[in-house]
Amino acid sequence: MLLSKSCVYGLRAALYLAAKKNGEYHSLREMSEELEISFHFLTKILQQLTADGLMESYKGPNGGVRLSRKGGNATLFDMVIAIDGPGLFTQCALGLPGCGSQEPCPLHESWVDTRSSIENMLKKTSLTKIAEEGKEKHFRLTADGQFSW
Amino acid sequence: MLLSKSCVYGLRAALYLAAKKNGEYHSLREMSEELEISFHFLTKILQQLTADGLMESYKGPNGGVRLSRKGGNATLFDMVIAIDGPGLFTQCALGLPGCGSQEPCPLHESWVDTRSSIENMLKKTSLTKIAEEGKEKHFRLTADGQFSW
DNA sequence: AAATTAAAAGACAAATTACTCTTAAATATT
DNA sequence: AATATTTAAGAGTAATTTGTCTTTTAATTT
Repeated sequence: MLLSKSCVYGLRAALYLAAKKNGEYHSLREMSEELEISFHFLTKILQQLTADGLMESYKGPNGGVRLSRKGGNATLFDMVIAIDGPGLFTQCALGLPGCGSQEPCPLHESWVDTRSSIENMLKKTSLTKIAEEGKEKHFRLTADGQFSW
Repeated sequence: MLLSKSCVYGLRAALYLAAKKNGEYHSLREMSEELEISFHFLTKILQQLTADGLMESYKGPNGGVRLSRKGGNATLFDMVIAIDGPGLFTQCALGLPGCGSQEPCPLHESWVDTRSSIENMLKKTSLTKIAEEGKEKHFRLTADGQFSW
């Protein structure tokens, strides 16, 4: 897989929040049920994103999690970095530490391009803009396709 | 990571064999030492490739493993499929089962392109041709860069 | 103040991936 | 035939990732 499960869960949760009206907190219970992700596991993952300032949380009744302003303007790339770390965008495709333009592995040259392609895919649109597009195109966010933007 | 460790080990071993003269068996002991991969682990991985007909093995003194004709003409893509399976090239970037051009996830459209970019990177050159290029360019195949083509 | 709601934190369990070790089978050499 | 070499096969261990459960902390409501 390109991204870890944790990472994918984090992205879907971020998109979920982007789809909702700004500034409102949504409970992890609600999100975990709608997105069909284990409640406790999702909690853990979103804690990483709040720690990174991409989300904000509030305890108590009507509390929950929302995108911070930073998080709304951020891209999926930022979320991936926060969860999976930068490895995918920095490391050699064959995992060779010394690989680089001087002493490249056989994949190096194409991998540099492919890697940017992945990076661009994740960087080109902010969460808020994806959400706008989602409202038009009704992007899938769940296995059953029942999520409504 | 894009590819599993097993897969990367398999690719490096395949490139190792491609670099050596055709038709000669190379022992797993030799390969595991030169490539700095655990002997038993490498054994397991190459068994998958021999089972797939991409490599051939021979037991006994001066036995070992070599690329089959099919394996030499094959690409890294074929090796990846044999070890990691086709998931990377077929599945949704968010792991959503129903995702497709009808009901796409937010990443679907760009992912289709990016995915082909990965596929092309692995498909564009046969093992034998990479080996030819390797002899010119002395590609890195080990962490220490000591492999000689 | 007491009870309720909801996230935070931490310990624990299961599943997967990565790696090791031992024994068996095949081939070659002596 | 006996011994040595080398892959095959299988069981077992370690590490990482994924997922669960319990307790604590913060906030709200009554």
